[in-house]
Amino acid sequence: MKQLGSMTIADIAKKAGVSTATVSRVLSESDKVKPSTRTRVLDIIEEYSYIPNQLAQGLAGSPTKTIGVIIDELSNHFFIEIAEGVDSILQNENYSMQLSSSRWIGDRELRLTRSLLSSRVEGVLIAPVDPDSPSVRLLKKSGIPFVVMNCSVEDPDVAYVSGNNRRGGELVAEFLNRNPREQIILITGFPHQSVSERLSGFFDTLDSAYKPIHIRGVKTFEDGHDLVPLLLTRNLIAKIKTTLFVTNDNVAIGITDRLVREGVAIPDQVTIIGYDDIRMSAFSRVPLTTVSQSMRDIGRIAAMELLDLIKDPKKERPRHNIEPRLVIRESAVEAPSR
Amino acid sequence: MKQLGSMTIADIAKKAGVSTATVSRVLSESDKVKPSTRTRVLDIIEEYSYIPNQLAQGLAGSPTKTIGVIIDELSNHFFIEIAEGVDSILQNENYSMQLSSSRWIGDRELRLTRSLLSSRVEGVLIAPVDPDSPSVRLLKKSGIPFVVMNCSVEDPDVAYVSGNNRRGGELVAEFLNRNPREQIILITGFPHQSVSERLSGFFDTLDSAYKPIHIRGVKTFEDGHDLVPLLLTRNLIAKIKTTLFVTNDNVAIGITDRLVREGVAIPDQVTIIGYDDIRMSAFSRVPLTTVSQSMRDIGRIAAMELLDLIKDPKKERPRHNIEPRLVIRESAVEAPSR
DNA sequence: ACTTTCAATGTAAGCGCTTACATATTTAAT
DNA sequence: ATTAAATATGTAAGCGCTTACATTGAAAGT
Repeated sequence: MKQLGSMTIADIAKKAGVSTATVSRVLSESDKVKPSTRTRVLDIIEEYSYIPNQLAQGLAGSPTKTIGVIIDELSNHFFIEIAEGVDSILQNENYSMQLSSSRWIGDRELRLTRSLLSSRVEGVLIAPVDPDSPSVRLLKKSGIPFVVMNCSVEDPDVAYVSGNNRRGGELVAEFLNRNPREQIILITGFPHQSVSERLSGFFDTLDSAYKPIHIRGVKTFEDGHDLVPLLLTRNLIAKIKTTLFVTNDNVAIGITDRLVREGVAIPDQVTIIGYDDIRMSAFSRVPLTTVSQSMRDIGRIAAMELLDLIKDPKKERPRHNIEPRLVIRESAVEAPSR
Repeated sequence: MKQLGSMTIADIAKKAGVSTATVSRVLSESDKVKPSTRTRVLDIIEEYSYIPNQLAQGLAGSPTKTIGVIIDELSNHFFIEIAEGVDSILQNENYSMQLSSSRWIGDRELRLTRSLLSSRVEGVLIAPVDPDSPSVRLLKKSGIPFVVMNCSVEDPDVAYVSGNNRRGGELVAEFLNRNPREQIILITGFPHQSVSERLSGFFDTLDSAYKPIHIRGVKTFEDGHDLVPLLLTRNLIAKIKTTLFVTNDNVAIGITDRLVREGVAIPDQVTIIGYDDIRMSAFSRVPLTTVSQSMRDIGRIAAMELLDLIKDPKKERPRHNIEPRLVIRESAVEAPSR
């Protein structure tokens, strides 16, 4: 007996006493074949556990029923929640998803994009390192349906689904204007578009009396953790009622945790406002006040739009800005703390 | 100009004034072609941003450089951490990973497995719903290199990388023997092999005086949350110094969070011991005492072994049991609580 | 100068499928 | 019964690559 996986449609055809075309037809389920022969073929397929070769199918022209998804990090709940949203939609439509992570590296992103293109996915969902990255240009050039996630793109020809980051920044500023503190420290990580937008909304709204300190390059949970001793030794937060606006919940959680360990009182001494509202944020050491944008929704909407685009490529490119809201939890509360 | 993506090796060959074979040779980089023609071809490829069709390449026999990964849940940090480990290894070897989630559904798992097989991945990594699931049997039958994750399989012909779950259960029991409590409640979710093993190690070691209550089917974070009021109203934990052994950190975190909200004192009134040590566990409302097994390591080792298996399919099937250790944090501390 | 080698390239046969078109078989219409 | 129409199936031409084998041309050996 032939090794499973090396069996071809021709083998099945022979055993069933029909042509390959007929087998192909029962496989595709669409074309009509006499019920009796269909079951005969099906039986043979079952008997030998034959599995058609997707590569050959794809090459020969049948749709791959696969879409590619590129996110920036696997280890970041932010992106995982997006992927979950995508997955939940694709599953219903019987599409499968090819998920990979760029690790915030443009080159890697481009490689992944190429690879997706060359494996003939029907569409791609990408959370690009930069809205103007080569990957996005390549995708556009390629003519394949695609939707950008977590970025807004100028070009009206590209579809995107993003949180309204400007608005998110404004929300935080409004909160701070309402609940004044003596000092504000901004903590950001990757210099991503979404972050700049958050900041610009923030600064445009914030009382001009504030002169926030800005610390950059704090990217991971651990970075946040490690930052705290620095803040403490430099006396940045010890003496003054400070608010930390951290543009990434992962980092915010890391910082919060360490602050608690170091005995800093939250929210009395220091208040913390994060961004994203990842699932974990509600359950961290001190439940996090943060700007909430449903990542699952971003993923879901992006997937739905992509599927539409695949069905009708001439369709207008949808552009979504999901409205964020500020979720007040314990790390920064509404009553002015003095 | 032809649409990007529809350009073929023949087009390139024509423009470069060579045969398709030569183009193919410069693409594969292995075979020798005169430097001058190589650069000429490369230039044309560059100029037209030609991307070879992976389907065709695969069909024609070149390795796909792709491995399939099936996990049970996307929304569970446990599995994501495994995937991260896998990804970190594959990246170096220039393999790409096709990640998908079975959602604990055997049928879906089987479908995914079939799909991987039919797309000619070079190997697969699977965290099966059940060590004896049809998927595993199919994989074995197919002859494709694969390694099972998070399960130990009897069959010496299948490779696996799993935590030593028995030992993990023992660790918890030993802790409880050392730090006696008045009552133990066991909380489990999916009836997965790993859980049974944890329990059997646990029961075999636990002082026989204990008569634990066992609550099943608590699967998610939210389930954990919702369970608390029940425990409270039934007076299961209000009056007695209780320990909750929760075989899944997600659930443990959900429970902990809710207990804190309900004003239950942890670890004085109730202590909680989880399992897995997902990243979040150290930073939850009450940092979780839990059995730690490095999921990243499981992923890494599994990926390395798979790569080896791909290189040498006759190789003996490795079988790893990662040793767990108990990490004491605040939700259950070593000093007997009375 | 002539054969032998070897490097560089071309030719063409697949890889396993789908599908337009041709052919055979059945059913309906007259 | 005879022909037209409809249905079921077969034939074979690709899909875009890789690669064994054939061919060419030049360097090397005598």
